[in-house]
Amino acid sequence: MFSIGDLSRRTGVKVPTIRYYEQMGLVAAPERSEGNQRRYSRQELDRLAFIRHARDLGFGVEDIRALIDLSGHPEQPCGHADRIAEEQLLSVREKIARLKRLEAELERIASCCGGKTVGDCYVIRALSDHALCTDEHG
Amino acid sequence: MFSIGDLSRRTGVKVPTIRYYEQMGLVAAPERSEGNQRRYSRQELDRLAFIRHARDLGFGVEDIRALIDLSGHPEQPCGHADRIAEEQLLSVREKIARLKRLEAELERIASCCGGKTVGDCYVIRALSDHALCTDEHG
DNA sequence: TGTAATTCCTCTAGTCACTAGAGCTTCAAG
DNA sequence: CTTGAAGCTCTAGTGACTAGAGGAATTACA
Repeated sequence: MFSIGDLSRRTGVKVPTIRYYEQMGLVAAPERSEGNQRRYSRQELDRLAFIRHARDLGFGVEDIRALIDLSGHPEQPCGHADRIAEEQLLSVREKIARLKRLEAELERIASCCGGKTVGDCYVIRALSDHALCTDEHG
Repeated sequence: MFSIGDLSRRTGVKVPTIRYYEQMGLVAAPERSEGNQRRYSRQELDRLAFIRHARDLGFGVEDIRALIDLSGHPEQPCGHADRIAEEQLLSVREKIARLKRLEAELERIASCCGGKTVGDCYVIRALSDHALCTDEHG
């Protein structure tokens, strides 16, 4: 049996976050000690590690809920799980593409500030005048 | 004079967001019509466009506040504006690096699901077992 | 000038995924 | 048997908005 602190150390999920997951229904409410403290089994540790891992990979809570449901029905076809992972991959790729556009724009803005005062600072001018942008961001 | 809707159409900032910015003190409270509706001048349109542009580039509200303060003092040295932009650039680069690690991991997870059912689905297995990861993410 | 459609107003509350803090109780070690 | 860490519940705050209720003002057209 693990205390909530044990669970936290083993999974890297913070204590208040574990309680929050319980409230959200992502993890089941565990047994309690006589003094009303949470006591977890190995199974619950595994589930929390699963959640942690999926969160690290950027899955949202609803995705995770779906994946957990699926993993509880091992006889079902796994197309749904695949689709969730694929969507997450697409979303990550979109974010990367968008951030790269921003990176290019910021490089341009930040690198060529030749002014000594704010009055002729390129950073401020570039932000004031969208027409200076080479690329459509956002 | 522009109504809040005009301003919204011209800058691409949504109406409730403009009111929110006013509440946050990012834009000044404008004049009002006899019937208590907001009436904006050209200057306020420019400032909102500036904010929109900076938000698109991922600057946080506090950064924008600082940049606006700076742009109101054109005689000051612009090192501070430069620094804000540089920091934003670094933060964007970090996000890109992190997302690329996730992308690699997700590609591996999503691409090689050979199972027909959840029971042997690689997506679920990979999430259950961090040891399957090639890379430390998160 | 009338009226109908659109836009505007304020206010509260919700989003996401936590995080922080107050004030109290229980547990484990020495 | 005491002390200090860890646990408990509850409320509220974060960032940057977004949604909705319920009502008032403005604008377009007949």
